[in-house]
Amino acid sequence: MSKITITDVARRANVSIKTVSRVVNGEPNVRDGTRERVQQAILDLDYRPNPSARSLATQRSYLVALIYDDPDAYEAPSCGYVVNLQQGLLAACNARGFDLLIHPANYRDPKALASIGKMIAHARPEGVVLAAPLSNMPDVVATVEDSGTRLIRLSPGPCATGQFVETDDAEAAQAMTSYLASLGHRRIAFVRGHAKHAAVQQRLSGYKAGLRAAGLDLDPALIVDGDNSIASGENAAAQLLALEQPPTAVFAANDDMAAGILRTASRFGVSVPEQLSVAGFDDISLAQQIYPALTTVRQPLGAMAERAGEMIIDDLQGTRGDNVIPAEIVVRESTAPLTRQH
Amino acid sequence: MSKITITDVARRANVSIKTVSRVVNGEPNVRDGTRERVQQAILDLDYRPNPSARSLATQRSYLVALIYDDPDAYEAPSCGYVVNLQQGLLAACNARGFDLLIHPANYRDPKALASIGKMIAHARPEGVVLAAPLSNMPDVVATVEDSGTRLIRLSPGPCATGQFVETDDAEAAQAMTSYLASLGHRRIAFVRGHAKHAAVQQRLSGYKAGLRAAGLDLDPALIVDGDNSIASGENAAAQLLALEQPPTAVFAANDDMAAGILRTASRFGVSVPEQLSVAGFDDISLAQQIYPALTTVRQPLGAMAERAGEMIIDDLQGTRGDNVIPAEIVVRESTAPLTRQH
DNA sequence: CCGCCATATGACAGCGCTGTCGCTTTTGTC
DNA sequence: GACAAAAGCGACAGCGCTGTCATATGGCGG
Repeated sequence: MSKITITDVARRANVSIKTVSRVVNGEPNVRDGTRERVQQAILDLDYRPNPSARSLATQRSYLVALIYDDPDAYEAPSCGYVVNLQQGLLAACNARGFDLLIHPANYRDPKALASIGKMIAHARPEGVVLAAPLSNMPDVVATVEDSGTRLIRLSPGPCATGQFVETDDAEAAQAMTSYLASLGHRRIAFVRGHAKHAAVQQRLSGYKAGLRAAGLDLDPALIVDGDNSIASGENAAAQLLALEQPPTAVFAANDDMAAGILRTASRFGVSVPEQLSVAGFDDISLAQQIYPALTTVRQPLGAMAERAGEMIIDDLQGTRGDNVIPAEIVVRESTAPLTRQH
Repeated sequence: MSKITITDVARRANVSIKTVSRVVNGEPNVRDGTRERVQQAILDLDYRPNPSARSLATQRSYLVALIYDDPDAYEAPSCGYVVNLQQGLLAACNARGFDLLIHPANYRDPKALASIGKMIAHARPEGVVLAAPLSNMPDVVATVEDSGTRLIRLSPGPCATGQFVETDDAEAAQAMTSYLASLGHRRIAFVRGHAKHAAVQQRLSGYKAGLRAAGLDLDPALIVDGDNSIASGENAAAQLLALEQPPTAVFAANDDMAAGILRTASRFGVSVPEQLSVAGFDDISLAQQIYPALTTVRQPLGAMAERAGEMIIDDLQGTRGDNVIPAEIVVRESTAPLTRQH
């Protein structure tokens, strides 16, 4: 533990502690010579300001909290989601001398709200970044807002108020659907995600828009339900492949379900992408690890989180436009041009 | 931001601030009546001690830092590793009023050491938990130790000094071997990992011990080399399956090699687990995503991290035995009882 | 050469908490 | 009932920093 205080630096540079404080904080009204002398003393002594003392004096915490759905509650693959968010936010924080507090919350746990409130009251972050799907749960949002802490929501879904950062899911889903159509596919199925997840609706409507844009008819039999899990993807695929007229391409509302589709296809002896193209959404790390590697939509989670961090720390208001980070289609091995008609 | 201070509580309870401090910190020498009065006031006012002020006064930070290899630098599967560690450590921290600082460091980046030093000097955590593989890199260890911060290493490898938490690879490998034997397998092959990887030797000797315990002879032809990569697993399997007397079970020293074995088996038309049982080690996320899902050994990362947190916060020294967390065998689809003799 | 203002610097009082120490009760002992 | 020991409680001085305000210094116009 560094025991060097501002007083030591002041003594060595032969100035008052206030002048050292000015130099450290880049305040004006310090003569160049003095400033250099102080900086040299800081270097010589390897002085680091005590963050607690600074926080106490300024009434600030220099902390940002990231609240996300506990990955334990999920099937494992979602850990990539968490890590991406953390990295983006960490980048914004570290560049500005802030620290990051991570707070996983299991929204199925009734104590989650209390634990969020407790964390905020205890650590007093200057802002909270709330990741989806927590970001569209009114009680969670209310808990943070009631604490008086600044809140930035990530992908809060439609009709969001307050500050948020999002990506346009509908647009991305439409782009993916168009991409599949451009490969020649006419029977493109869609596997919906968990109804609770707000983006699900967007993705579905993007799918529909994509179909429309490609001049394709919507076949209700080609839209099946899933719950975002791998298992539900497996089931959905089984259902689709059993159709008299099975699809030649399946677009799943998330990568986990797409992975499940791949599994079922393999079990059914349907080769991907030759006989069936499969596309996912999210670009979780699993997407490039499975075989064939998944064509998917990459949500710019890191960039979104970083942007949220900047908003909090730099006190940006941001217009709506600034806060929509575009998603990107990542073409890998699981999609291919349609070769023959089933 | 809660603006209620200890003074407000003291005034309301009609005691001095020192007495409130005593109650808050559970110190003795407070009469029951007084204590209750203060507690009531705390409840009424929803008072939360200011952590900065407390830190400043006590010269403590109530922070623990977790340093791990940046998942960006890795092949992606390690994000599960990160999340497990975080969760375990978070559990230990939250239970004790500590906060967790996360610090990914890319050990291939020359600035990584500096960034670790800077983080410690800036945030002054009371202890650092260093995850593998950073935990067995001398310069990283030295950087943390030089800072004077308490260090707990996770799986530091053999001949480690200082405080650490580990799991017994040999024991786990023995358990897995015994498990395979218990399924009726007599010819159990072992694919060694990269010689650089310290745990490899442990796993091999555990395999041998498992054989011995099951009363099986060690056939040198059944021990083949690998280098931890999927490709090396493929080669090893090709070699083993070409034997006049091929094994009925293969135990690979890591999951990637086991995945390679699965691939070769599939190419050779050998069905798993019917004709060949395959077991891995590590339980990387890939293990449950491939088909058939891999029977493997799970390192108790969360429990290890939690234990490390306890050691730091509770200032436990811990005897060696306490700090060895047993690994767990995860039985999935890639292993099955021996059905017939080859 | 004086006054005036902008610039540069320092003294000092907190920020909200804990540690030390001293004072006042209570409790225990014979 | 006297007296020591222990328990209960409060006053006050920091912890290391920043904000405020006072003071010192230098430059410039008249």
